[in-house]
Amino acid sequence: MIGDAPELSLLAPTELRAWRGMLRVHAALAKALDQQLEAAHGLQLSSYEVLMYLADAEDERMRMCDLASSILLSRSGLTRLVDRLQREGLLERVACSDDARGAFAKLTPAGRDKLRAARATHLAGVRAMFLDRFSPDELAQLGDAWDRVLDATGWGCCK
Amino acid sequence: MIGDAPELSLLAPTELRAWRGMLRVHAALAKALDQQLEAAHGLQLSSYEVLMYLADAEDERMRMCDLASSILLSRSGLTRLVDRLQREGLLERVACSDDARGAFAKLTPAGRDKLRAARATHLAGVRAMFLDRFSPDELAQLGDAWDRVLDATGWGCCK
DNA sequence: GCGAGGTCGTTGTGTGCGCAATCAGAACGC
DNA sequence: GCGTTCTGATTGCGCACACAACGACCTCGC
Repeated sequence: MIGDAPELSLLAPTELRAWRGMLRVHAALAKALDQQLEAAHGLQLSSYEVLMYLADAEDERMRMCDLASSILLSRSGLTRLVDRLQREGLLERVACSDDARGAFAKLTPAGRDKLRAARATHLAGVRAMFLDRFSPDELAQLGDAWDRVLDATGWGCCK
Repeated sequence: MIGDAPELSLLAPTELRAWRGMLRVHAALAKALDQQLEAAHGLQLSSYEVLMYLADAEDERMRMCDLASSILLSRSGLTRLVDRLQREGLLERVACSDDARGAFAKLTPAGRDKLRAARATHLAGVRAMFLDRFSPDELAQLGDAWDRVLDATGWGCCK
């Protein structure tokens, strides 16, 4: 009875299952992956995302505003998140020579090590709980569908 | 460059697209639907969820703890959310005769009217931005896949 | 009865977020 | 050069949440 979903009168059962399923799946995965990462490496999912983008960026550094839009966080939110990670020594702020307003967040060696360990844990979780539940065909189909949805919400490329 | 995703080294492109696609789709839909509801009816998505579950429940009322687990919110979070909705006159607290500890949240006529209007808006949005982007076959397939994922996270029925 | 342990809802506290305002610096017109 | 306007990052503030602790109450064993 707990997980039951209303809206029966206006949504076909198949539609309802597909829609509310996604909401529950997202909530469950976010929580499970976050706890897993926290338990194994004392790292929150949002912090992990920052480190991951930095690690894959040119010279292991990114401008604050690019980082904010990459991880879908407001600029002010990123300021505080980077503050925390800087206090933990996982990244540092570096002034931008081209633009004196700007700042880079740059991975430290400690951050790189932390990420290397965390990434294995995280991706194993994503695989076990999500990717492995789909066939290769389904994954490809899903990728296409997400793009169609993002177009519909006007999130194709920006913001 | 904004929406680019790292993890290239460890995840196949198809996997990456399916995984990060879902994260972005969820974020985009949650934001868009919330803004839509807020603009049209001055109602937040979390408030809408409460009203919706109540409307579809027996006698338009639910126990606080059942409601909390239905909308995936902590008990304390629900206490405050119900506080707000009660102040707005959309629901009322009713004592539970069977169990003196318990309380029901019960829809008021105002809440029922508010929901009737909001539900049309919300479902239209879900349809336009999400459901319409999938074929009937895909929707059915998706529903099955979500169940498999929920099993993998241990959220099959409880919590 | 009645005490131990569990459950329901609320409250205190801390955290993380977005929005709006702010400041410094860049970019542009003239 | 010098104002106007725009942009990047930070800060003040309020909000909504989770967690933990609490009081009230139920339940079960004895």
